[in-house]
Amino acid sequence: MTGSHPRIRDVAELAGVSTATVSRALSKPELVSKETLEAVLLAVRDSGYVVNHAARNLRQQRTGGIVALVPNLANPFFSRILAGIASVLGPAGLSLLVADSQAPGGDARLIRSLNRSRADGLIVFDGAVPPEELRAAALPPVLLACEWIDGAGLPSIRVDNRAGAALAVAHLGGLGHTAIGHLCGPGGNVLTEARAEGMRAALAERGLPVREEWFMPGDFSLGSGRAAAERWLALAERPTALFCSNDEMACGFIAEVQRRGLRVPRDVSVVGFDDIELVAHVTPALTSIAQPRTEIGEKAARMMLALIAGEADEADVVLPVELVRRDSTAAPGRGARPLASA
Amino acid sequence: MTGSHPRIRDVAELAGVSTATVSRALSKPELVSKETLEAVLLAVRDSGYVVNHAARNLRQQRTGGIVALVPNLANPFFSRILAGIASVLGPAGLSLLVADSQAPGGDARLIRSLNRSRADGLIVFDGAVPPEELRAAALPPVLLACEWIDGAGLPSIRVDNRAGAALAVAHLGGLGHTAIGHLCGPGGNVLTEARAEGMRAALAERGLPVREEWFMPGDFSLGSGRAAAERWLALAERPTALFCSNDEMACGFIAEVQRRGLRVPRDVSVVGFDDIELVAHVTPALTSIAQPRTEIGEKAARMMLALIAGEADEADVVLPVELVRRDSTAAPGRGARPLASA
DNA sequence: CTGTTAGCGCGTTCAC
DNA sequence: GTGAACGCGCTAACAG
Repeated sequence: MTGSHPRIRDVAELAGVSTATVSRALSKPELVSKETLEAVLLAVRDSGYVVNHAARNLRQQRTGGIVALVPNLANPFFSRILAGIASVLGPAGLSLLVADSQAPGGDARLIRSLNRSRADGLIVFDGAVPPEELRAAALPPVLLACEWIDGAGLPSIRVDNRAGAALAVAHLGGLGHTAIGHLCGPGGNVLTEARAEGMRAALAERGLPVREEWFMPGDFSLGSGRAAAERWLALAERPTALFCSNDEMACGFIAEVQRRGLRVPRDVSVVGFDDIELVAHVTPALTSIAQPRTEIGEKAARMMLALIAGEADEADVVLPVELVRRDSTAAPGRGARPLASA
Repeated sequence: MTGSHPRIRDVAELAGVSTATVSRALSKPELVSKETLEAVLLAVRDSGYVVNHAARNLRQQRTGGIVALVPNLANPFFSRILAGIASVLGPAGLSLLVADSQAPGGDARLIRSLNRSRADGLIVFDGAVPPEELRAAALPPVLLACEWIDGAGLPSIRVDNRAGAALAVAHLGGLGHTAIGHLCGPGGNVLTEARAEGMRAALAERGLPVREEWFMPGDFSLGSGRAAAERWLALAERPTALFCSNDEMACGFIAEVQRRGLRVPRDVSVVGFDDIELVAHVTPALTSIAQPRTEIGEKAARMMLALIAGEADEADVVLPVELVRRDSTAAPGRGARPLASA
């Protein structure tokens, strides 16, 4: 119980050196002699000194923090990516600040307050943030993650969404499906468009029909998946397979289909997107397009470190996706595949 | 392109006042005259001035940030709580920093660096953090969330875990189950213990058997749920109902049971804990003990604001839980209940 | 109501 | 290799 915290001056007095030497000993140990270094470290230990980040940041014109702007913190898709980011940032001496761009109270003004004194970098996951906001002079380096803006010249990291759609179509086509529908994400979203476009292209390439009534609207929510199931049930001609733009909609769709007494994959095969953890452990286990989420986070953090250091080498990183085959897909009209590995 | 960002002095010159007046106009507008306020705001707009938080924080001896220490950022249980916290903190002018206490690289030293110059407050979700670490003098106000430490004198917010277990037992008992097992959380965890103890007490109170082989080990992961299913299948006498200490284990358990050709709830009824979003949309929809996660987050944030302000009125807040009945529970040996609302 | 003054605690010049 | 002095940008205190 010393009362107030020791400052650098206290350490200096205790070690019998000047504050400048203490500062150097702590940040650039190679610049001080071995003896003084030891004396300083001892004094630090004895006094329980810890640096004051506010003062250091003010002096160094940095903040020590990277802000991740996510559209919805409650979405489990992001949590693993954030964990990946934090795992790289921590050792680099930076902390991760998370901001929910669509939280009640956190309005669109949020981004305007994110000047260089607030964050050393900004990783934007929200495709709804207007590009012009992202070019304000006062902003720190900006990295787009899991989204991109054509022609904006902003660095980005993402997966190959079109390839993911193509994988889904190839898988379903390979099982014998010719009537394949798509459950879309929210409108005006680049992810939604890339996946839908990739789907259209892949269908056309295989000579499969592209019917607009088989492209159903959704918004990435569980509820919109259930709604799509009703829509699908009401269709005069139903596709025998459905590629969903994310896993949550796929789960909602399957749940509602099953509640109505039909079965998956016997009555309809379903492919999701993202491969969030839980979908491997629902019934039927969901076939899904896997995004390497931890890797996305780690790579995004490394790109941000490079941006801050001024080494803007890789402007656009596109990571591969892969199809994880599970039990929600089968040949049309066929029941579950024989019991396989989990 | 002004080159460098305007400082408060630039605004002052532009408005023809002193820097102190600019500062007051921005933080305590009621203290300046209407005319000067307008002049300052105009100058702010014209110059594109934004405050430098590092300088403000240094002067005010605060950081503007609250750190949430979560054991695993990738766990979807926390994301909704974090969203609740952020929604209260934002309007209060504070930002939320998220730290993953078990991230690779983020070792236990993490908490030692969390002095007052790093964070204005600390919300700890990780029951594995040793209490003595939490009493270091340099630490900002600490709030325990979704955990507690008996006798440590630290404020906390949590749900009534024992009551949750009692609700589960009452529900299953009411359906006619007399052989009820429990899938435990990780050892040495207060949540695990409270739920298991609540379970034991509730069983005893109803005169139901408490058999140790029906209390199976787990660790809150999906995989441990699957493992428990194998253990359950191998039992000579199997409980006809299982209360799981969280939803993920319940999902893993159900998936594995179904993969082995048995059915839920016909062959075994399952109750989860947490009521994470997805469990309402799996098959069968999971009966679960719901925690008010958004409310936990919001209340935690408000408690933290009070702690920072020195108004330590409510030391321990216990929020109620409720049982959400869905399709994973039924009378022993009975199939699904008739189709009900989603 | 407004201006002047004096730091917040640190990192970095420049001398020595 | 080390110390003295300065200032990062802002706001709390005190005058006026």
